[in-house]
Amino acid sequence: MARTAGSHSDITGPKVREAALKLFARGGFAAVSMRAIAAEVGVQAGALYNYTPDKQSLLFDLMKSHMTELLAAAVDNAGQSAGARLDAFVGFHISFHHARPDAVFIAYMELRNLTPENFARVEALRRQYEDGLESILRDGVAAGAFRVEDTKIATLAIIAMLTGVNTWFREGGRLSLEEVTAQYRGMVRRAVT
Amino acid sequence: MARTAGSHSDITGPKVREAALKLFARGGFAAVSMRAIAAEVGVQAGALYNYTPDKQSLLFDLMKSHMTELLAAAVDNAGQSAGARLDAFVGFHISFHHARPDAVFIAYMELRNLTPENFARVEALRRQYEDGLESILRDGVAAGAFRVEDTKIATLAIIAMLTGVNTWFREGGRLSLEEVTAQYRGMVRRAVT
DNA sequence: TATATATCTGAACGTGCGTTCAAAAAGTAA
DNA sequence: TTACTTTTTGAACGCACGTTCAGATATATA
Repeated sequence: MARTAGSHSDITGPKVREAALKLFARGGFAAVSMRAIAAEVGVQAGALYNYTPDKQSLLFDLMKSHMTELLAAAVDNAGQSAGARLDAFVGFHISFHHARPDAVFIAYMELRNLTPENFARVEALRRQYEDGLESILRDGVAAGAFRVEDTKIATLAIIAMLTGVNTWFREGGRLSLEEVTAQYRGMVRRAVT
Repeated sequence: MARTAGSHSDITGPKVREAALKLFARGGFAAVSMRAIAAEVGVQAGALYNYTPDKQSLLFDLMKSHMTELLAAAVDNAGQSAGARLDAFVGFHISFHHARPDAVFIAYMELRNLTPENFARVEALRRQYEDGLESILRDGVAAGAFRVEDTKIATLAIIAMLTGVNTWFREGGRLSLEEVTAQYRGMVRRAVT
């Protein structure tokens, strides 16, 4: 009974989300029609409404899933030194974001298309993620390992800097992602030391 | 004869650009209709076509103007020390961007709505701006004042970090823009030293 | 096999889009 | 005041939008 009669919603459902993710990232939420998403899935537009109540919710689901996965994947070992934790954060952030450019793009660009309520929910998740980095910085300051005037500002500065990698880094370019990550680790470490 | 007969296009023209700037920033290019822009100006939609050949060109003009103003305003005194030039760059970037949040927002968010040709033109201007910072970094490295592994990466990292201020800074908050700028100057300096 | 449920189609709904253009209005020059 | 130019209106164009839904189709259970 794990699967009800006549169902292949467990096939089409994910396809709808994948298609929406890809097309929203490429063209922007407002510029992508439900018909375009349906065509990408291989279905008529009406069928999409078996999987989302409306276009808005589709966007919100994508953003919420992205933030939830981000939070679930971000592990922080408070037992280690603040320096090691910061290095780990830099590596994690760059590689996690590099692996899902479409979701990252949408999460940053389509915030204004959320209802105020949904916007607040996504923002709360984002703040939670930022808090993870900030507590590393605070612990480092408390332990005398870091010198940071304002940990909140440093947090935002570091995250902006790291997320920026997604806008220009391309596989097969002059440097590998590992080399790029190493350089960012160096800059971040020095910035807070 | 500085003004041709019957003209008040020198009043309406700027109003069209201002309205488009405001509404594009608020709602996104695709979501803002020509009728909405016209309403903001106080005119019928058809009248807009005295001031732009089409909606696309309106967007491109806004972005090109923004980048042109940015380049014109960014002065770099090569006579000073690299450290002083870098400090000046940080202050300039933050204050210039703070003063025109709508234009900055559009310049970053609506790139994908440009035709390939117009995109290339805007990108060229952006690269020119980045080159300004990179030459400061290179000079600093050559003079032994900075230690940077890859000046291109450092350039992109610094710009991403500074531009990020626009996403969260609000007048009247915990810190003044001057205080924020001072902290960014510190982080940037340390990151490259 | 027959029955029941889940899924999808295809057409339709009202609405708003970017753009065009003839005619009207507003302004300037003589 | 008259002649002329610039600017704006207001209606119209064909098209695409998000969403709904009755009916058709596919799948699973018994």
